[in-house]
Amino acid sequence: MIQPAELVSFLSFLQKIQPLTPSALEAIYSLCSLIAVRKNQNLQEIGMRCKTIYFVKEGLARIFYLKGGNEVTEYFAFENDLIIRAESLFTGKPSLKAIQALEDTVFIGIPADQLFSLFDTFPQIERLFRKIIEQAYVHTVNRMETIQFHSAEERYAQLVEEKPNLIQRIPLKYIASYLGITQVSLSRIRASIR
Amino acid sequence: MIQPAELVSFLSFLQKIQPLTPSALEAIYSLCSLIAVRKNQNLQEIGMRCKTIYFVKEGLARIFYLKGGNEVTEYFAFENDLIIRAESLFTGKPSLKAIQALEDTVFIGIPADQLFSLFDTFPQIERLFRKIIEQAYVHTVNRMETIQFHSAEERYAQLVEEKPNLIQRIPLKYIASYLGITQVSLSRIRASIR
DNA sequence: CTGATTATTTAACATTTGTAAAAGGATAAG
DNA sequence: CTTATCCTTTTACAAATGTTAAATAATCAG
Repeated sequence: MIQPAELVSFLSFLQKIQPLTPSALEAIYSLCSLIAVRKNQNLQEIGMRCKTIYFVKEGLARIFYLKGGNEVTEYFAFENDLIIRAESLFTGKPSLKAIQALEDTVFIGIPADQLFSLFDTFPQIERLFRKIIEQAYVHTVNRMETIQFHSAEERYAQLVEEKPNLIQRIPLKYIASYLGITQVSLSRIRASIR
Repeated sequence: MIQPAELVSFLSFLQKIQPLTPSALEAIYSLCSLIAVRKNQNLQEIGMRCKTIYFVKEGLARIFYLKGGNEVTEYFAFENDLIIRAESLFTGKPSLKAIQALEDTVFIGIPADQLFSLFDTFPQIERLFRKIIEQAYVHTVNRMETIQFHSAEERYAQLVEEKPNLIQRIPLKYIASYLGITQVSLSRIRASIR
């Protein structure tokens, strides 16, 4: 049985987005499970249908996929970040993307179908979820702008500024593909900054 | 007074995403207005807060913004496409983006605050809107992947395949910035394809 | 139709980024 | 400690894209 204390950070994360009544909170609480994944292990493999919404309770993870034999990092999730493979969850297709723990990581998982079936009983939960997607959408639009119209050097500088600890915690090669460049190119950029 | 026939395409567009009861449809219907904009005129200027959700009934439009004095096209909307400046609508900040008609265009507009206030009475409308955002989100994630990991030539080829008539209807310079490259570069790509 | 304006292409050159291979550092297992 | 492995940097060269300017081509207003 999960101790309520284990979920405090997650539930308060949700409450900040959309206040929830005790019964709605309880309904979400009852769907949560904890999953511990060791460093460099995959929580979800490529090719599985994504049916779970994850939240990083402790640790660090990434979503990545394969492109011409190379791993491409799409997203990093730190403590208190959601991690959702939207392109599978919302389309029902198998995901081409994997979720990997980059440190020993504890995830909170919620089965998506069970969560979605709460929507009819608790419109406030559907509202919560709508707001989460809105935020993710705005974030993605802004990220696209950054990728499309800034140089790799600017993108790196911006990333370092936004998430300084990312550089310490994540191998360079993962950061490079997240920025849309090669590892060699990123190394060159770092050399030119010094 | 708007004739119901004028809104058939829009309402059936919505119904395909989420079936709606007659009273919910009527509620949406009563919020709609028609806006005709001449070619090359702006429906919304840069700097305004975005408080309206638009749908292209006839014609063609784009969202663009300024980057170092140059116009950058973010999105093209054809007949029966929604056009929403999400980054302003969902954050309340003034939009840095303009909406411009690229042909004589008729928009259907819905005031966002009035639409959102229907959510409490009609959870199905909130659901409709959630699904719309989900679709937009998935679309944007896929587009980002395309931009980040395909060459400009591949991106152009893909665009031509997906929307062949886009090439005929839209000036090259707008397409170039949509693809994230310069006009000169796109012209070169076209020459190399022939 | 004509001139003016705008859109597109071409050319020459600079810069950025990619590719492949090797060298240097860091880390983990025995 | 030593070796093996993995990560990062460096080097040399190739390819892609940007920049600037000029040359065509297309479009629009009178």
